[in-house]
Amino acid sequence: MSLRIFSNSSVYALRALMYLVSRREKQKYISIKEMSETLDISFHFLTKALQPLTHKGILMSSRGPAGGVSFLKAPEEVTLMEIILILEGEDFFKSCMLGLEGCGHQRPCPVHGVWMDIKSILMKEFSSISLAMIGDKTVMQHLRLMNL
Amino acid sequence: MSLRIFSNSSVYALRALMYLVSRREKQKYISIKEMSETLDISFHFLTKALQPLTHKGILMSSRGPAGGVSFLKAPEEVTLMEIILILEGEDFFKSCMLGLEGCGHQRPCPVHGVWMDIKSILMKEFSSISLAMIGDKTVMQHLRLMNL
DNA sequence: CTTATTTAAGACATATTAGTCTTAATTAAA
DNA sequence: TTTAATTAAGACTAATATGTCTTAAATAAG
Ligand code: FES
Ligand code: FES
Repeated sequence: MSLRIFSNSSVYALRALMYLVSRREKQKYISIKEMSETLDISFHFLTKALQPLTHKGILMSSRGPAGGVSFLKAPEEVTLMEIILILEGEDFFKSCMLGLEGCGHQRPCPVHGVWMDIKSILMKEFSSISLAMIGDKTVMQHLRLMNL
Repeated sequence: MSLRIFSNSSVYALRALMYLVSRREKQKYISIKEMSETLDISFHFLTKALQPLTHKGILMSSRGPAGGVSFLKAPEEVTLMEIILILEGEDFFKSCMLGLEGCGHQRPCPVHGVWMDIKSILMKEFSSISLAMIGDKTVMQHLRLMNL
Protein backbone atom coordinates (compact mmCIF):
# COMPACT_ATOMS: atom_id res chain seq x y z
CA MET A 1 0.00 0.00 0.00
CA SER A 2 1.01 3.61 -0.38
CA LEU A 3 0.75 6.41 2.12
CA ARG A 4 -2.80 7.66 2.48
CA ILE A 5 -4.47 9.45 5.32
CA PHE A 6 -8.05 9.81 4.04
CA SER A 7 -10.70 7.29 3.04
CA ASN A 8 -11.75 7.15 -0.59
CA SER A 9 -15.06 8.68 0.35
CA SER A 10 -13.35 11.68 1.95
CA VAL A 11 -10.98 12.13 -0.96
CA TYR A 12 -13.91 12.17 -3.37
CA ALA A 13 -15.71 14.77 -1.30
CA LEU A 14 -12.56 16.86 -1.09
CA ARG A 15 -11.96 16.75 -4.82
CA ALA A 16 -15.58 17.67 -5.47
CA LEU A 17 -15.35 20.60 -3.07
CA MET A 18 -12.20 21.80 -4.77
CA TYR A 19 -13.89 21.53 -8.13
CA LEU A 20 -16.94 23.35 -6.82
CA VAL A 21 -14.96 26.21 -5.35
CA SER A 22 -12.78 26.55 -8.42
CA ARG A 23 -15.87 27.37 -10.46
CA ARG A 24 -18.12 29.17 -8.03
CA GLU A 25 -19.89 32.33 -9.22
CA LYS A 26 -20.49 30.64 -12.54
CA GLN A 27 -23.96 29.50 -11.55
CA LYS A 28 -25.94 28.97 -8.41
CA TYR A 29 -25.89 25.18 -8.21
CA ILE A 30 -23.55 22.69 -9.77
CA SER A 31 -24.96 19.21 -10.24
CA ILE A 32 -23.30 16.21 -8.63
CA LYS A 33 -23.70 14.48 -11.98
CA GLU A 34 -21.43 17.01 -13.66
CA MET A 35 -18.87 16.74 -10.90
CA SER A 36 -18.93 12.95 -10.88
CA GLU A 37 -18.38 12.83 -14.63
CA THR A 38 -15.69 15.48 -14.72
CA LEU A 39 -13.80 13.97 -11.81
CA ASP A 40 -14.52 10.35 -12.80
CA ILE A 41 -16.16 9.41 -9.52
CA SER A 42 -19.18 7.14 -9.05
CA PHE A 43 -22.22 9.42 -9.01
CA HIS A 44 -24.11 7.74 -6.18
CA PHE A 45 -21.00 7.34 -4.11
CA LEU A 46 -20.15 11.01 -4.49
CA THR A 47 -23.71 11.98 -3.62
CA LYS A 48 -23.40 10.13 -0.34
CA ALA A 49 -19.90 11.42 0.31
CA LEU A 50 -21.16 15.02 0.07
CA GLN A 51 -24.17 14.60 2.33
CA PRO A 52 -22.35 15.15 5.64
CA LEU A 53 -21.24 18.52 4.28
CA THR A 54 -24.80 19.65 3.59
CA HIS A 55 -25.90 18.32 6.97
CA LYS A 56 -23.19 20.34 8.65
CA GLY A 57 -23.98 23.55 6.81
CA ILE A 58 -21.00 23.73 4.50
CA LEU A 59 -23.06 23.08 1.37
CA MET A 60 -26.69 23.56 0.44
CA SER A 61 -28.43 21.38 -2.08
CA SER A 62 -31.43 21.65 -4.35
CA ARG A 63 -33.29 18.82 -6.02
CA GLY A 64 -34.91 18.98 -9.38
CA PRO A 65 -33.94 20.63 -12.66
CA ALA A 66 -31.07 23.07 -12.35
CA GLY A 67 -30.45 21.62 -8.93
CA GLY A 68 -27.19 20.51 -7.42
CA VAL A 69 -24.99 21.68 -4.60
CA SER A 70 -23.52 25.03 -3.76
CA PHE A 71 -21.75 26.65 -0.84
CA LEU A 72 -23.86 27.69 2.11
CA LYS A 73 -20.88 28.81 4.14
CA ALA A 74 -18.56 31.20 2.32
CA PRO A 75 -15.55 29.23 1.05
CA GLU A 76 -13.31 31.96 2.44
CA GLU A 77 -14.50 30.88 5.87
CA VAL A 78 -14.17 27.14 5.40
CA THR A 79 -10.83 25.56 6.25
CA LEU A 80 -9.62 22.17 5.12
CA MET A 81 -9.44 21.28 8.80
CA GLU A 82 -13.16 21.86 9.23
CA ILE A 83 -13.95 19.70 6.22
CA ILE A 84 -11.70 16.87 7.34
CA LEU A 85 -13.22 16.77 10.81
CA ILE A 86 -16.68 16.57 9.26
CA LEU A 87 -15.73 13.87 6.76
CA GLU A 88 -13.54 11.73 8.99
CA GLY A 89 -14.87 12.55 12.43
CA GLU A 90 -13.90 14.87 15.25
CA ASP A 91 -11.40 12.39 16.69
CA PHE A 92 -9.41 12.15 13.48
CA PHE A 93 -6.24 13.64 14.95
CA LYS A 94 -6.37 11.82 18.25
CA SER A 95 -4.93 8.54 17.05
CA CYS A 96 -1.73 6.79 18.10
CA MET A 97 0.68 5.91 15.29
CA LEU A 98 0.72 2.31 16.56
CA GLY A 99 -3.05 2.17 16.91
CA LEU A 100 -2.93 2.08 20.71
CA GLU A 101 -5.81 3.50 22.69
CA GLY A 102 -5.68 6.98 24.11
CA CYS A 103 -2.60 8.54 22.53
CA GLY A 104 -1.16 10.91 25.09
CA HIS A 105 -3.66 10.08 27.79
CA GLN A 106 -1.92 6.98 28.96
CA ARG A 107 1.73 6.06 28.81
CA PRO A 108 3.06 7.06 25.38
CA CYS A 109 4.36 4.62 22.79
CA PRO A 110 7.91 4.80 21.38
CA VAL A 111 6.95 6.97 18.41
CA HIS A 112 4.64 9.33 20.26
CA GLY A 113 6.94 12.33 19.87
CA VAL A 114 7.31 12.00 16.13
CA TRP A 115 3.63 11.36 15.67
CA MET A 116 2.58 14.37 17.72
CA ASP A 117 4.90 16.55 15.64
CA ILE A 118 3.43 15.22 12.42
CA LYS A 119 -0.12 15.64 13.62
CA SER A 120 0.60 19.19 14.77
CA ILE A 121 2.00 20.14 11.40
CA LEU A 122 -0.96 18.57 9.60
CA MET A 123 -3.47 20.33 11.82
CA LYS A 124 -1.68 23.65 11.49
CA GLU A 125 -1.49 23.36 7.72
CA PHE A 126 -5.07 22.21 7.25
CA SER A 127 -6.32 24.96 9.56
CA SER A 128 -4.53 27.64 7.59
CA ILE A 129 -5.89 26.65 4.19
CA SER A 130 -9.37 27.80 3.13
CA LEU A 131 -11.36 26.35 0.29
CA ALA A 132 -11.28 29.76 -1.38
CA MET A 133 -7.50 29.71 -1.36
CA ILE A 134 -7.51 26.29 -2.96
CA GLY A 135 -10.03 27.35 -5.60
CA ASP A 136 -8.06 30.43 -6.58
CA LYS A 137 -4.78 28.55 -6.69
CA THR A 138 -6.32 25.74 -8.69
CA VAL A 139 -7.59 28.11 -11.36
CA MET A 140 -4.49 30.28 -11.53
CA GLN A 141 -1.97 27.45 -11.59
CA HIS A 142 -4.06 24.99 -13.60
CA LEU A 143 -3.85 22.40 -10.86
CA ARG A 144 -5.35 19.00 -11.40
CA LEU A 145 -8.22 17.27 -9.60
CA MET A 146 -8.38 14.09 -11.64
CA ASN A 147 -6.26 11.55 -13.46
CA LEU A 148 -5.18 11.60 -17.12
CA MET B 1 -11.99 6.85 10.97
CA SER B 2 -8.96 8.21 12.69
CA LEU B 3 -5.61 9.16 11.21
CA ARG B 4 -3.54 6.12 10.36
CA ILE B 5 -0.73 5.67 7.90
CA PHE B 6 0.10 1.97 8.29
CA SER B 7 -1.90 -1.19 7.75
CA ASN B 8 -2.69 -3.34 10.78
CA SER B 9 -0.25 -5.92 9.56
CA SER B 10 2.57 -3.36 9.46
CA VAL B 11 1.70 -1.96 12.85
CA TYR B 12 1.80 -5.45 14.34
CA ALA B 13 5.21 -6.10 12.81
CA LEU B 14 6.48 -2.75 14.06
CA ARG B 15 5.28 -3.36 17.58
CA ALA B 16 6.85 -6.82 17.58
CA LEU B 17 10.15 -5.42 16.33
CA MET B 18 10.10 -2.80 19.06
CA TYR B 19 9.39 -5.47 21.64
CA LEU B 20 12.15 -7.65 20.24
CA VAL B 21 14.74 -4.90 20.27
CA SER B 22 13.78 -3.75 23.73
CA ARG B 23 14.74 -7.17 25.10
CA ARG B 24 17.60 -8.25 22.89
CA GLU B 25 20.65 -9.80 24.53
CA LYS B 26 18.34 -11.63 26.90
CA GLN B 27 18.36 -14.75 24.78
CA LYS B 28 19.12 -15.74 21.23
CA TYR B 29 15.61 -16.21 19.88
CA ILE B 30 12.31 -14.84 21.11
CA SER B 31 9.26 -16.83 20.10
CA ILE B 32 6.48 -15.25 18.10
CA LYS B 33 4.11 -16.90 20.54
CA GLU B 34 5.51 -14.91 23.42
CA MET B 35 5.35 -11.68 21.44
CA SER B 36 1.83 -12.33 20.23
CA GLU B 37 0.62 -12.98 23.77
CA THR B 38 2.45 -10.08 25.34
CA LEU B 39 1.34 -7.65 22.67
CA ASP B 40 -2.14 -9.17 22.28
CA ILE B 41 -1.80 -9.86 18.59
CA SER B 42 -3.10 -12.90 16.69
CA PHE B 43 -0.25 -15.40 16.62
CA HIS B 44 -0.66 -16.57 13.03
CA PHE B 45 -1.24 -13.06 11.77
CA LEU B 46 1.91 -11.82 13.46
CA THR B 47 3.87 -14.75 12.08
CA LYS B 48 2.91 -13.73 8.58
CA ALA B 49 3.46 -10.05 9.25
CA LEU B 50 7.05 -10.75 10.27
CA GLN B 51 7.97 -12.94 7.32
CA PRO B 52 8.89 -10.14 4.91
CA LEU B 53 11.45 -9.01 7.49
CA THR B 54 13.17 -12.40 7.59
CA HIS B 55 13.05 -12.60 3.79
CA LYS B 56 14.73 -9.22 3.55
CA GLY B 57 17.45 -10.06 6.04
CA ILE B 58 16.33 -7.94 8.97
CA LEU B 59 15.40 -10.92 11.12
CA MET B 60 16.47 -14.53 11.23
CA SER B 61 14.17 -17.28 12.45
CA SER B 62 14.56 -20.74 13.88
CA ARG B 63 11.92 -23.44 14.11
CA GLY B 64 11.58 -25.97 16.86
CA PRO B 65 12.03 -25.76 20.62
CA ALA B 66 13.80 -22.61 21.78
CA GLY B 67 13.14 -21.24 18.32
CA GLY B 68 11.73 -17.88 17.39
CA VAL B 69 13.03 -14.78 15.71
CA SER B 70 16.05 -12.63 16.33
CA PHE B 71 17.89 -9.83 14.59
CA LEU B 72 20.11 -10.76 11.68
CA LYS B 73 20.99 -7.17 10.90
CA ALA B 74 22.22 -5.17 13.88
CA PRO B 75 19.35 -3.04 15.20
CA GLU B 76 21.73 -0.09 15.33
CA GLU B 77 21.87 -0.31 11.54
CA VAL B 78 18.15 -0.73 10.89
CA THR B 79 16.10 2.45 10.47
CA LEU B 80 12.35 2.73 10.75
CA MET B 81 12.41 3.90 7.14
CA GLU B 82 13.93 0.62 6.00
CA ILE B 83 11.32 -1.38 7.89
CA ILE B 84 8.43 0.66 6.54
CA LEU B 85 9.58 0.28 2.96
CA ILE B 86 9.79 -3.47 3.44
CA LEU B 87 6.41 -3.77 5.13
CA GLU B 88 4.44 -1.34 2.98
CA GLY B 89 6.41 -1.40 -0.25
CA GLU B 90 9.06 0.72 -1.90
CA ASP B 91 6.51 3.15 -3.34
CA PHE B 92 5.02 4.00 0.02
CA PHE B 93 6.04 7.66 -0.06
CA LYS B 94 5.20 8.28 -3.69
CA SER B 95 1.47 8.77 -3.24
CA CYS B 96 -0.65 11.85 -3.94
CA MET B 97 -2.74 13.10 -1.04
CA LEU B 98 -5.82 12.99 -3.28
CA GLY B 99 -4.98 9.54 -4.60
CA LEU B 100 -4.14 10.80 -8.10
CA GLU B 101 -1.63 8.94 -10.20
CA GLY B 102 1.97 10.04 -10.40
CA CYS B 103 2.32 12.66 -7.69
CA GLY B 104 4.85 15.17 -8.92
CA HIS B 105 5.35 13.54 -12.29
CA GLN B 106 2.30 15.05 -13.88
CA ARG B 107 0.54 18.31 -13.11
CA PRO B 108 0.31 18.63 -9.32
CA CYS B 109 -2.93 18.69 -7.36
CA PRO B 110 -3.95 21.61 -5.12
CA VAL B 111 -2.43 20.11 -1.97
CA HIS B 112 0.78 18.87 -3.53
CA GLY B 113 2.98 21.37 -1.66
CA VAL B 114 1.63 20.50 1.76
CA TRP B 115 1.79 16.80 1.04
CA MET B 116 5.38 16.92 -0.17
CA ASP B 117 6.34 18.77 3.00
CA ILE B 118 4.63 16.18 5.18
CA LYS B 119 6.17 13.28 3.30
CA SER B 120 9.64 14.86 3.55
CA ILE B 121 9.32 15.27 7.28
CA LEU B 122 8.10 11.70 7.70
CA MET B 123 10.91 10.29 5.58
CA LYS B 124 13.51 12.37 7.36
CA GLU B 125 12.24 11.33 10.78
CA PHE B 126 11.88 7.65 9.94
CA SER B 127 15.33 7.60 8.37
CA SER B 128 16.93 9.09 11.45
CA ILE B 129 15.46 6.60 13.93
CA SER B 130 17.08 3.20 14.37
CA LEU B 131 15.47 0.23 16.04
CA ALA B 132 18.22 0.31 18.65
CA MET B 133 17.28 3.86 19.56
CA ILE B 134 13.66 2.82 19.96
CA GLY B 135 14.59 -0.17 22.08
CA ASP B 136 16.77 1.84 24.44
CA LYS B 137 14.20 4.58 24.75
CA THR B 138 11.41 2.09 25.34
CA VAL B 139 13.27 0.45 28.21
CA MET B 140 14.53 3.63 29.81
CA GLN B 141 11.28 5.56 29.62
CA HIS B 142 8.96 2.61 30.19
CA LEU B 143 7.17 3.24 26.93
CA ARG B 144 4.18 1.15 25.97
CA LEU B 145 3.70 -1.24 23.07
CA MET B 146 0.23 -2.50 23.92
CA ASN B 147 -3.12 -1.44 25.34
CA LEU B 148 -4.24 -1.55 28.98
C1' DC C 1 -51.04 19.23 -13.01
C1' DT C 2 -47.76 16.48 -15.27
C1' DT C 3 -43.33 15.43 -16.41
C1' DA C 4 -38.39 15.48 -16.32
C1' DT C 5 -34.56 16.28 -13.42
C1' DT C 6 -32.12 16.05 -9.58
C1' DT C 7 -30.67 14.95 -4.55
C1' DA C 8 -31.71 11.60 -0.48
C1' DA C 9 -31.77 7.27 1.47
C1' DG C 10 -31.03 2.79 1.91
C1' DA C 11 -30.67 -1.98 0.21
C1' DC C 12 -27.60 -4.72 -2.11
C1' DA C 13 -23.10 -6.43 -4.29
C1' DT C 14 -18.12 -6.53 -4.72
C1' DA C 15 -13.37 -5.90 -3.30
C1' DT C 16 -10.02 -5.47 0.11
C1' DT C 17 -8.23 -6.08 4.55
C1' DA C 18 -8.01 -8.53 8.67
C1' DG C 19 -8.05 -12.62 11.13
C1' DT C 20 -8.44 -17.89 11.84
C1' DC C 21 -7.34 -22.48 11.06
C1' DT C 22 -5.00 -26.54 9.14
C1' DT C 23 -1.07 -28.80 7.52
C1' DA C 24 3.83 -29.11 6.55
C1' DA C 25 8.64 -28.46 7.60
C1' DT C 26 12.28 -27.84 10.83
C1' DT C 27 14.68 -28.20 15.08
C1' DA C 28 16.00 -29.31 19.80
C1' DA C 29 15.60 -32.22 23.58
C1' DA C 30 14.30 -36.46 25.86
C1' DT D 1 14.68 -41.98 17.16
C1' DT D 2 10.70 -40.24 18.90
C1' DT D 3 8.30 -36.36 20.52
C1' DA D 4 7.21 -31.68 21.36
C1' DA D 5 7.85 -27.07 19.97
C1' DT D 6 8.10 -23.83 16.79
C1' DT D 7 8.07 -21.13 12.16
C1' DA D 8 6.21 -21.39 7.13
C1' DA D 9 2.68 -21.51 3.94
C1' DG D 10 -1.61 -21.38 2.32
C1' DA D 11 -6.67 -22.20 2.45
C1' DC D 12 -10.47 -20.44 4.49
C1' DT D 13 -13.65 -17.10 7.07
C1' DA D 14 -15.08 -12.60 8.84
C1' DA D 15 -15.18 -7.74 8.88
C1' DT D 16 -14.84 -3.48 6.67
C1' DA D 17 -14.57 -0.40 2.86
C1' DT D 18 -15.97 0.57 -1.59
C1' DG D 19 -19.15 0.73 -5.18
C1' DT D 20 -23.89 -0.12 -7.55
C1' DC D 21 -28.68 -0.06 -7.93
C1' DT D 22 -33.49 0.97 -6.78
C1' DT D 23 -36.91 3.79 -4.96
C1' DA D 24 -38.55 8.00 -2.88
C1' DA D 25 -38.84 12.94 -2.38
C1' DA D 26 -38.37 17.53 -4.02
C1' DT D 27 -38.33 21.04 -7.51
C1' DA D 28 -38.54 23.59 -11.78
C1' DA D 29 -40.46 23.94 -16.28
C1' DG D 30 -43.95 23.15 -19.61
S1 FES E 1 0.78 7.00 22.18
FE1 FES E 1 1.42 6.27 20.22
S2 FES E 1 1.53 8.10 19.08
FE2 FES E 1 0.84 8.83 21.03
S1 FES F 1 -0.04 15.53 -6.98
FE1 FES F 1 -1.35 15.38 -5.25
S2 FES F 1 0.04 15.42 -3.62
FE2 FES F 1 1.38 15.47 -5.34
